[in-house]
Amino acid sequence: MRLSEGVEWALHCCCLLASLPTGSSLPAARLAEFHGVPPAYLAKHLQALSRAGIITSVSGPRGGYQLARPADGITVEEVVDAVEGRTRAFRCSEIRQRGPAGGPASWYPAPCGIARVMWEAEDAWRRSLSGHTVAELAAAGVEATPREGLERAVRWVTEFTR
Amino acid sequence: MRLSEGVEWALHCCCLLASLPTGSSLPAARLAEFHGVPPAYLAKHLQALSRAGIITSVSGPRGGYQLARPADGITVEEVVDAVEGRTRAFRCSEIRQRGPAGGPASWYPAPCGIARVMWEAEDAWRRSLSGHTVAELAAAGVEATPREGLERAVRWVTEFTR
DNA sequence: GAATGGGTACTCGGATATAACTTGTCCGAGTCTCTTAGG
DNA sequence: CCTAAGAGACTCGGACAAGTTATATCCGAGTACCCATTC
Repeated sequence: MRLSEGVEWALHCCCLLASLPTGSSLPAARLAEFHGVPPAYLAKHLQALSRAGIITSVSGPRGGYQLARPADGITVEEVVDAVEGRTRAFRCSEIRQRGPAGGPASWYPAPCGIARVMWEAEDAWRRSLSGHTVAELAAAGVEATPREGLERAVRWVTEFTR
Repeated sequence: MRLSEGVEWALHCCCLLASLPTGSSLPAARLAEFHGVPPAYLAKHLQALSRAGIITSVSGPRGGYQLARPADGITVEEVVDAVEGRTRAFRCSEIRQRGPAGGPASWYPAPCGIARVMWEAEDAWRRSLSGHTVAELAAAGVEATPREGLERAVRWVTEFTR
């Protein structure tokens, strides 16, 4: 099991956008530069966030991305789902119906016990993620950064904020 | 995020092995036939289970696989880890150190807040998995199968059990 | 009749190809801004 | 001086390749069994 690298990028981008003054935006190219990641590929993930209604895009000069809602209303689960898709990690292929001892689907009205246990664990994972918001992450990030880094970040961001 | 198909196969195989009389074994080819999956590829996953100490192998004629321990001592987490590897799903690439506002690693003694939240969710996932055993899954599987299927399974298994 | 040695067949184990997906890149459609010409 | 139209440049959005991992397969090493031969 493994999560896409885009999840990390998307969360960091959301944190940065959450730190911007309300109403201002930042182009995808600047977001990529700030985080040191490939601009074209990051754009792909930002589009996914846009489709999911987490960020909104502004076209043309002085355009860019901004959070679609207050950061304390955006959960980590939403961001992960937007990038990774909402498909389950464990997919039951109904093995029990196959093989010499298997039977028709009508024999098994309830879902497979193995799938139930795996999905229950995924629900626990989702519950944990939904308990944290982007606002919380952004605050923790500021807290964990030395003064000099924060000052550099603020200078850089104010230079390019629209 | 997505789990390997081998996880499902491995869990089903463990359930079947748990239903065998203690001390008896079943070859990989029979396990594959029973579940209707490619024999050669299933063998790969069974080797992983063997390396992890979940099942033991017996070579030669009348050989095969059997559970290495009582089924109620084997957790689902163990099986998943054996097949998928114990690497974390979320990998932090220390984005915060990169870009124009980043700094040296010495600036960040504590792990990134984003990684902390993601890993906390994974821990919840693991805790949920470790709360269930192979014995429990096997019992649930028997419970959910109609009498006719069980009888066919017993006939088939007794024919090939060593 | 019992024991032993060799052959045989069956098992697992690791090295080797193919397919799907993630990662990475590019170019086109749309839109806002700035400039310039006219009133 | 003010207004308006046009050109330009910058933005996002979706379509198009390359690398990496998961999937699938094969063949070789080892082992227990069976059988024939000998005592």
